[in-house]
This record gives sequence, structure tokens and C-alpha cells, in this order.
Amino acid sequence: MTIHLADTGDNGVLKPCTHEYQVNCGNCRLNSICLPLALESDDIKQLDDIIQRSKPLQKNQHLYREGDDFQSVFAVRSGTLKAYKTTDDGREQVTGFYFPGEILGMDGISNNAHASSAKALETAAICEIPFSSLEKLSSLMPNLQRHFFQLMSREITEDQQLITLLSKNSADERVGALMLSISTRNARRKLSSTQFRLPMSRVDIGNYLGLTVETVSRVFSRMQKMDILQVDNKEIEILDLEGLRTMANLGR
Amino acid sequence: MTIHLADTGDNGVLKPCTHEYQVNCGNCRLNSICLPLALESDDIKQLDDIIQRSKPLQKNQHLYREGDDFQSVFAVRSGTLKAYKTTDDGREQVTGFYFPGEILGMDGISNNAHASSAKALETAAICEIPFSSLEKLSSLMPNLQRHFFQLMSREITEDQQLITLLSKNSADERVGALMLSISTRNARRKLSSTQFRLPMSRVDIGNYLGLTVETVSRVFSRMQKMDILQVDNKEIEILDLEGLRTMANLGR
DNA sequence: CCTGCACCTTGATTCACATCAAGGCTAATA
DNA sequence: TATTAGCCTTGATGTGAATCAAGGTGCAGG
Repeated sequence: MTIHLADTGDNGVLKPCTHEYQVNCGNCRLNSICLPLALESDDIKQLDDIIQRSKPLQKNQHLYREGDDFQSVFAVRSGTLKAYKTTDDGREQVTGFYFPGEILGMDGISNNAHASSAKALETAAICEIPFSSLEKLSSLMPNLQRHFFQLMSREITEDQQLITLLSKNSADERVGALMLSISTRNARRKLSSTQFRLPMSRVDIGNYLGLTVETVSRVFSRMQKMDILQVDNKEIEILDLEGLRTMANLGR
Repeated sequence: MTIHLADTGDNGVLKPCTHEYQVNCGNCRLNSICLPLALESDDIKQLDDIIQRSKPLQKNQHLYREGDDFQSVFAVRSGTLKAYKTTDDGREQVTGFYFPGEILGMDGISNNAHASSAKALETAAICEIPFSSLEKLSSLMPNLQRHFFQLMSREITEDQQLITLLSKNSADERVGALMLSISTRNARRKLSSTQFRLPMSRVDIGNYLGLTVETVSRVFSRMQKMDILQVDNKEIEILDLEGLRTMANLGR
């Protein structure tokens, strides 16, 4: 069997293809946490018709870059992506990690240009949802319109939580909160909430949480010593969920 | 002339009233930067019909509180508000300041409950836009739907800029960036971009920028000494816009 | 197999901002 | 006019995370 190298040349343009990537929303096992949520099955069919699926993105390939024309939002079918902005002095601010079932790209709507870049942290399958079609469909399907408003609102509240985390919490609390967030999102997808492999590097974690690599590493060591986490490079096991919650100290 | 004390008892419920607050979107001088932007005049009329105006909010009164049922989004007609969350340990994270023409409350859509509280920093007149009506109207008016998507997206990108600011920038840069932001927003409303009165306290600024009052105060003193700002309590004059931009160091 | 490189860890030192402490200014109220 | 309370400023000291530095680990390619 041949390996499908995505042929985008890392320029962010996904070319349609007719391989086994052709799943549909109706039978996608993520449809209960993704866009189709809240739609009737005949409505799902219509949504499905506007969605474009393409060859998977390889690790480190970009889905889009800051400043690119905004055409579509994207749903993650498999793999993980990070969204990030590059500051003028070349440093990188990671604004989010996106797991299967999650939607990204909504920050591009306001200026018709992507406000951040998105890059695959590992091989990733993506559903592309052309925004103009989504708008038309939303006008016709109140449930879809409502759901998309909610998705955007969720993005806002999540950003606000990150703002609070960055502004008020210690390094231990920040890393703890991220581990809990990943744990929760795994649970939503019926995966283990206590054992997982981190798709992102320590550098990415640092750039997301406003910490340096060294600090992130030290926090992991500390949590390991306290028997809260078992850390083996990217393999994480949560040994003491209550202890982790206490450490994260988020009141939720 | 009698003084109109708002009779909400600070419980966040605005009661309709029939006083001189009755303006309409068609003649509101903010309509070029507010929701009506991008609407034809007959469409503006329809939007106007769903908007409720009430007695002004007095200083320190709440428009809504974290956890309140979400019913409406709000536009600021005059005055300034702050949105904030209270952390479990009682500290306050200010998530945004809202000036005339700006929309707040969109973070409540995702859970049908407000994710933050909003409080008037000075007497403020507010337009209330019931969300269910806005949804219906959006289905009928593609331009309105599009504009509201864009407003939400703008909120996301602004939050992301704050995230970057908090995670990567020094105290000087953070305060500088806020001054520039206020300056720009004043310009949009045809007010002076170089002289203004801060509606918020030093504590609020600190809680927004992730700094203590003392640090905020010291930054102002430093900028004054460098002849970048003239600071007289809440009265600010920008003396050296270029210097301020350099100090804020935001590349935009 | 060795080599190189990317990524992670650990220790020593430094520094920006928090914390602690005190005093000043302004405005509302008696 | 005196009194109080809220807000702001300034100085001295402390500290958590950044920075600097070095070494370890695991994987890809020759």
C-alpha cells in the first residue's frame, strides 16, 4: 500500500481527493461533539454536502497561516493541531490546541483573514467547512445557526479562562490546568482520562502557558516527585486526580 | 429636573421606560461602529424594533452577573463598563472594558448563562438586544448574521491579543498597549486620541493586565518621567505617540 | 554502528514584579 | 472646617520564574 504524502507543499491549500478519507458526518463517531451536534439526520445530510475532506495533513504542515485569506473553518477528524501567532520579535504565542471533534479557524471571520496560523502536531485528518456555505445553511437551519453561535461563544469563554490562568496562576497551576483540560477532552471522546500521550512538545506547552521550557520541565518533575503524575517523556499518567485538581486550584 | 435613579436595585434586571432615553438606531451617532453597521435603513428599522432601552445604569451597578440566565447581548450607548470574572479565591480578572458602540455579553451564548459579570464604571446608557430575536432576525438578514459572526470573531481575536500581551510582554508594554487601545477606540468615536479621562481605576487596570496596582502606578510614573505621557490621576495626555508605540512594542 | 540533532532535564544565578509598609491626595459627609 | 474613606504613589524587601549553562536521551540518516 502506498503512503499518501499530502501534496499541499505546505502552502495551506488542501486539494480534494477521493480516497478512503471519505467519511461522512452521519457515520462519523465524533458527530456527537462536533458541528452536526443538534442537527436532525436530514439536516446532517445537507451539512455533509458542503464539507470537503482532503488528504491528511502531515506533521508540521500548516492548515493555514496568519494573514491567509479566510475561506473556511475546519473540524479536526483525527490528530492534533496547534494554533499560534508569531510576535513581531519572532516569539510564538500558542493560542490553542485542537483535538478531534473540535473546530478551529473562527478567528478569521472578523477580518476575512486568518488571525493565527494552524499547524499539525502529528498526522491529522481535517474536514473543511466553507464559511459562505455555512452561512447560507445557517440562515435556513436555526439549530445550526444557534450551534455555531455557541461554538464561537465557547471559544470566547475558553480564551477568557486562559487569560485568567495566565494572569493569576502559578506555573504549577497552569500546567495542572492544562493536564486536566486534556484529560477532560479525552473523556469526551471516550478515551482514557488518566493515561495519554501528549501530542505537543514542552516548548509548545510553554508557549501556550506563558512559561519557558525549563519551567514546564521542572513542574513535571515536581509533580512526578509528589506522585501526582507519572511522566515518561510525552506519556502521561495521572496518578492522583484529586491532588492534581488541588494543585491546579481552579475551583472547577 | 428630577434625577433618574435607575430602579434595578442592582439586580441586573433592566426595566423598560419611556423617557428621553428613547433614541433609535437610525439616528444614533454610534450606528456606524455598532450593530447597525452594514444594514440598509429599512433593515435598521427592524433591528431597532427588537432593541430595548432602559434607564441608565448608575456607577457600580451590574448589568449582569456571572451565572445569570443569558437572555440578551448589550450595546453600550454611553459610559463605560468592565466585564470580569471572580476567581475561587476571590480575586478579580477583568476580561474587558466596553466603550460606547461596543457589544458585550456574547460569552453567555455557549451555556445560556453569563460567563462573566458586567458592571458600570460610570453612569452608562445601554441598549439591550434580546438574543432570540436577534437570532430570528439574523436568519432573515444575511448581512446581520454576517456582522454578528464578525463581532464574535473580533472578540476572539481581541482575547487572543490579550493572551499574548499577558504571556509575553512586560509591565511597561502592557500598560502602553492599553493606552494605545483606548486612544484608538476614542479616535473611532471622533474623540481625541491624545487626551482622555480613564474611566477605570488603577486596580481595574491591574486586574485587566495581570499586574498589581503598585506596578501600574509605577509604570505611569515612569512614562511621565520619560515625557511619553502626562498623567494627572485619571486624566491622560499622550505626549509622544511614537515613543508610546515603541514602548508598547506591538508591531502594529 | 556511529553521528547529529532535536528535545528534555537539572543546577546556578539574575531580575522583574509582587508583597509589605507607609504616607499623600481628593472628595464626600458631618 | 474637620473627618473619613477610597484611591493613588513611593520605597524597601522578597520571590517565582527567566536566563544562562551544561549535560542527558532518543531517534533519523549515513
